[in-house]
Amino acid sequence: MNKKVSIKDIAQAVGVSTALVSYVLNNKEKEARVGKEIAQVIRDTAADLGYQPNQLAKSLKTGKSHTFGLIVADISNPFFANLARNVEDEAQKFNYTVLFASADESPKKSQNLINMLTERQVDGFIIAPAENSQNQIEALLKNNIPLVLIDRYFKGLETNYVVTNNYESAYNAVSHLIKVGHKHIGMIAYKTDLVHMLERKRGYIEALKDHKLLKAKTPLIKTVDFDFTQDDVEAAIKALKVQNPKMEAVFFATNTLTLKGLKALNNMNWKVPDDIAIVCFDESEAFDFFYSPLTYIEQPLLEMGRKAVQVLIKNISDKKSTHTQLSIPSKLIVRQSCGSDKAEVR
Amino acid sequence: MNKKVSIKDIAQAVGVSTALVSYVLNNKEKEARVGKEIAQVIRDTAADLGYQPNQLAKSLKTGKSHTFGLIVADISNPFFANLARNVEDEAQKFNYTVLFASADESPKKSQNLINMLTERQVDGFIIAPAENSQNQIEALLKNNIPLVLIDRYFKGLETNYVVTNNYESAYNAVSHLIKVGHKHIGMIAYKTDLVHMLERKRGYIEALKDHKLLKAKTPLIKTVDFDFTQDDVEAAIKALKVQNPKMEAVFFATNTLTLKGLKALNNMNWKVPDDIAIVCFDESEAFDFFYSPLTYIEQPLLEMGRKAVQVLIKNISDKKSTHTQLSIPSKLIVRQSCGSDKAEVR
DNA sequence: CTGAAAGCGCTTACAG
DNA sequence: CTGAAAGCGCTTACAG
Repeated sequence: MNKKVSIKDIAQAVGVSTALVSYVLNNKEKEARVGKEIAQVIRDTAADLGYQPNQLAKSLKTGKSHTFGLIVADISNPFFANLARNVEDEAQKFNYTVLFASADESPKKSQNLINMLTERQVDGFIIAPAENSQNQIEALLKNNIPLVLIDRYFKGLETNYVVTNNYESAYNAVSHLIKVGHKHIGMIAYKTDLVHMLERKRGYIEALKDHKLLKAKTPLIKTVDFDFTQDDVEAAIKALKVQNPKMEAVFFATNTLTLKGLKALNNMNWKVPDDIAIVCFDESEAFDFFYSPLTYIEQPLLEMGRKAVQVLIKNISDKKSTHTQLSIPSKLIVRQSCGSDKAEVR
Repeated sequence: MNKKVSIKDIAQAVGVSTALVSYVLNNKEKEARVGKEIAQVIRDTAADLGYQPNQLAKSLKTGKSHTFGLIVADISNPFFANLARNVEDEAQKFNYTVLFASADESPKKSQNLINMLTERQVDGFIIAPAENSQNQIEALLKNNIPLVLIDRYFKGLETNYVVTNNYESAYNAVSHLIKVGHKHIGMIAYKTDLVHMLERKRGYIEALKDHKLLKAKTPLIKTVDFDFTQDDVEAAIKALKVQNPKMEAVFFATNTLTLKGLKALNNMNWKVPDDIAIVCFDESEAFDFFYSPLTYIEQPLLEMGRKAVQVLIKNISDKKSTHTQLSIPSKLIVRQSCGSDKAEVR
């Protein structure tokens, strides 16, 4: 056997029209009031022939592909890989297939992927938008294509989104450092205007302000380019130390920044938490193995993945639905890198 | 604008047949000898209207979806996530889109995913096959569907595959332990009949044999179930130690086993490499941060991903092509967990 | 150089 | 209860 079997083959084998076969195989026998026996014969024949419906033809006819696109920055980043897995599982519950793609924070790649997926007739998108891709999102919106942003969003753009409560998470993490006794706290972020990063910075600044610890005119923040190296992070740390020689703690804004940062600290031979206390946004398997297990912000990956799918599917089935904007709380996991075992999880 | 623009809309706007539009937009003007001016008008109009071809319709007509399925055990496992990324990038070079899916080592899930992807008319598959899924692979083969196995394969099954040279890699790693002076070496694997694991075990055994270190009738190997916990691994390590109280080194067969294993060792308070030397198959970001940086086998992820795509695409374009079976060398990255800094990378 | 027409594999009013 | 027919958006021989 080589040629694929179609509805027509079944119709011929049974001796009925393709319409009947279609009705039966889609369980619309009652609506179409198909005979009970003939329905069974059709079913049996389909099974015998090993019939597998052609979803492409189905989609072309119905205008629904039961498919959506998930565009992330990089599927090999554990944050996105885990998110993707949760999205995959949730989508499956609704009988949706997800097409993954990595845009590498590049608006050009992002646009290419959106085009590619649109041409494949995805019913909607879940996107962790790259910087400077706001116009792409707006274009999708204008074309009335269902979508939900994830991890990041654009201020003032009316869309669905599902994100971690970045501001509060950062605020809490920095407040924890303060509570534990640190007064001179720096922050390392990467260069971007994306809201999630701005919110993390804002959380950092406000926490300091509220504790009367923001004295200098310029906050103790350094940013590195998106494709930073360990050396870049090391340079940033050193620059902070120059800016404020009393710096005793650093808040890292992402898991990748932290990973490079820890290597840089090892390289510089600064001990955690004695020479420098650490707290970081997002997690990594590696944090468990650092000699001073890290205190970190655990993002709600499972809930984010699930909600994103649910919101998208709601939007697909009801294109006029109002926007859903979710900012989900994280959890601060307190361990040893801030220099205190006594503080408890809040 | 809401309704999608089709080739028909362009044809009407320009005042030609849809055939012409199709030829021009597919750059087949010379074959069809379309007029130069009219071709330009068609192109301009297409651009003006924001035309995006419907790939589904195209695929339905041509019988090629320019799509393939990638089925792995779990996309959130860094090994597969990295592999997936390399596959994605390589596929894109050939203008292919990849549909990812996770089968969780379950033959039932695997079959569901294969069906789903087949119905979506993928042109081929790249599969890290689950245990007991051999019949599924055979079915695909019988239906003449292009496919390449990755990471694992089935002995005696005539298919394309691209894997790490598991036997040699394991052999080298264990030989390294021996060279460094260890005589009583255990191995922790997970329970499966999949070839990659059998090969790793065989490499371990042969290395010991060749060095006259395999004395006991039963080799010093313990296996845990696929969904093992840290406690399972700890129990396995202890059992090995009971079996041979002189055990001084352990070879872990995967990255996940190693991660749980290291936590178990910490929990038991065994020091690496003094109480126990370690070498492991596959890598993890975490290994860099363990107090005794791990010696590990670095798998050729980039080459595996690339080759798999290339072999698949060759098979798609030439269904009669002979099978390509690649076993790619790994690299042993020597660091401190085996108890010697002197040994160099081989 | 260009158009009419068939067909990919489905679904779904419509008619009987 | 069942069939004939149109049509989703394309491609591609075929005829002129």
